[in-house]
Amino acid sequence: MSAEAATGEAWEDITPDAARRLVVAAVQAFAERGYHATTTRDIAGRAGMSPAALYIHYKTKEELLYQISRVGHQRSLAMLGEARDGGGTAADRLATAVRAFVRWHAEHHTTGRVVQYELGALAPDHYAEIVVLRRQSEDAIRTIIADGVAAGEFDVPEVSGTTLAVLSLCIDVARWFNPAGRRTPDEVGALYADLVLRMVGPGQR
Amino acid sequence: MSAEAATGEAWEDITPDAARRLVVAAVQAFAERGYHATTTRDIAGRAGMSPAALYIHYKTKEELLYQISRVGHQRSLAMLGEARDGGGTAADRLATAVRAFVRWHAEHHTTGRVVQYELGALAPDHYAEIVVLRRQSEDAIRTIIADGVAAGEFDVPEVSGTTLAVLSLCIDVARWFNPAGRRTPDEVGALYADLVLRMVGPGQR
DNA sequence: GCAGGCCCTAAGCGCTTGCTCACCCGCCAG
DNA sequence: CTGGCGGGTGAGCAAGCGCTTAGGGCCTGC
Repeated sequence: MSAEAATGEAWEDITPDAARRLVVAAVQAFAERGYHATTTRDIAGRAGMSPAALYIHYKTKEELLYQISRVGHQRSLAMLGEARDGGGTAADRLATAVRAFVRWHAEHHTTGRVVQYELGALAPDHYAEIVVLRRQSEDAIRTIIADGVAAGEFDVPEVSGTTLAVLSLCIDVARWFNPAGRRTPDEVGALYADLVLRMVGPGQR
Repeated sequence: MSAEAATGEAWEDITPDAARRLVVAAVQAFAERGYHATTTRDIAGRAGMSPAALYIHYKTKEELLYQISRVGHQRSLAMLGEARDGGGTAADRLATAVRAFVRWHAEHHTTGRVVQYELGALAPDHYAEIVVLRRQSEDAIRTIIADGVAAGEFDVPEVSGTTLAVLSLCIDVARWFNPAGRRTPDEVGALYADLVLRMVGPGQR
């Protein structure tokens, strides 16, 4: 119930109701079994309708994945861009970015799993579109780190490699996070923000 | 050619020749498209034989995945266990563990991708067996970190959470590493070992 | 009261999938 | 020379796949 509500939360602006139920069902199914192991019958069943009804709202199964992937990536990018353009020191902005990104991957770990690990199933043109968004997300983090280095706040061996590592840490949360586990999304976000600040240099704390 | 050789390197003790070629083909196919999107016809074709020949050497497609997953996890565990039981300070041992683990995930990123991201396709009993190996790998890292904390070498906010983060960093290399990219496996290993040492506390460098 | 559009279903089409089966070839011992 | 045997093939089966099609209720406007 709570997990379902949390999954649904991000999709509330999709109409009509049936189309939204299908997206929520697809997110859950894709996250559980993977895109290729999920059948359209399964998605339709979870959404409480017949297999054929899916095709009234979406042309193909891949279009559902594309919808999920696009919205998820846009939300990620918005979060990271906001942190980049926010106020405070580079350390503040990096911590904000990591905290938000990690918390999102924990709270919406089903969506996160689809967004991060089912890219390869997208059609080539959809994939190309998504890659652009991903590159922009990477640039947001890289900019914050480069700012910190320029301001003398950070001391990193290599900006690009460190950017990759920070993104790795955040993204991988979607793989392992378990809502039944000991840690809340907030706690993981706080812990990971702390660890990242330690990575980028001396005297952050 | 070099990538194929690198992929094959880890499987040289499998006999007969046809069985080994099938494993190598399966690793490449599973890494490229994922387990469920890979057909037995594709695997057999890459190994240079007819679809039916696959079933002379392996009972099912899942058995191939299990073979790959088991060997990969055993190799990972051996690496981490060796680092844990090696000499030197906790910092030395942690750096050795991360360097080796990351380098392996970069060099054998195809195998790594299958090992880390196709777990869910295993049959329940095989999955349970693999989970045990994964828990042991996690324990190896946790032990090194706990040793460092006990010795006063490390200063971490939370041993378990930090262990998770270190593993995340290493595992995620298999997802993004590209042999055509700028970084060699050795370079990534060195960079990541440095970043991890920064994470676990003060004055490592 | 009923025409028209919207949302949905039952049935099923064409195709691909994992896997099997009957048969075959080259090698080596007697 | 021959008989058996381990490793291979071509053809194909049953099941499940993504997706389509013909048709049916229900709400709304006139």
